[in-house]
Amino acid sequence: MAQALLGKRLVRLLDGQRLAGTIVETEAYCDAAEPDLACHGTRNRGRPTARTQIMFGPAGHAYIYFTYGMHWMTNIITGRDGQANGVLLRALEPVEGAAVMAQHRTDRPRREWTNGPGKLSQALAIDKTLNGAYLYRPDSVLWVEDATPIPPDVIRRGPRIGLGQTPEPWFSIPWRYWIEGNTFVSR
DNA sequence: ATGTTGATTGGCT
DNA sequence: GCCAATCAACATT
Repeated sequence: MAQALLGKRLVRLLDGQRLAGTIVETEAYCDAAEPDLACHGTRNRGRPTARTQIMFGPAGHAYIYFTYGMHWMTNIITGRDGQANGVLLRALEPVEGAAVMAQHRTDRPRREWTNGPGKLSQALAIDKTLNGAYLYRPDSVLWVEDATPIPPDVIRRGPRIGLGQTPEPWFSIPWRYWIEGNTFVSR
């Protein structure tokens, strides 16, 4: 799913206006086979907590969490109900709603509006009020749309970012996906 | 109850 | 490249 989401469009409806961007970088968390020690769902001995219960729920919901005292992270839950699987959205290429994104990202150049997980959440005004939201409700304010498919040969993969002292093999497993050459990829 | 850390960012050297 | 910001979640006592 992390790979399949590349090239699709994330749409945020805010005050009746569409803010949207092409998904150009993602990361996968957790695996049905064995626990992923970098995944929030494996904390608390693999049992759900107040924060992670959304991860354990059915696919198609948003998992939005707060970190470093200031940043919101946007994830899409995947996999079967009961499994803590999700995809972190790490970067978008802005497509619709430029003026509002620029406003949310105060005086920063376009290139820095959405080239990171905290940045894209801020640009699209995604915070805890969207945690648990089901993306495919008719009245949803956040969803994914199909867009022009990207050619498979531009997809690159590598280790996930910011895992700290997560042990191997999880530290190096190549579950980060991005579109080669896209200027909005975070690094 | 207390201590540590973090799926990051932005400013400074 | 280094590090402070800033606080909720989680682990430990």
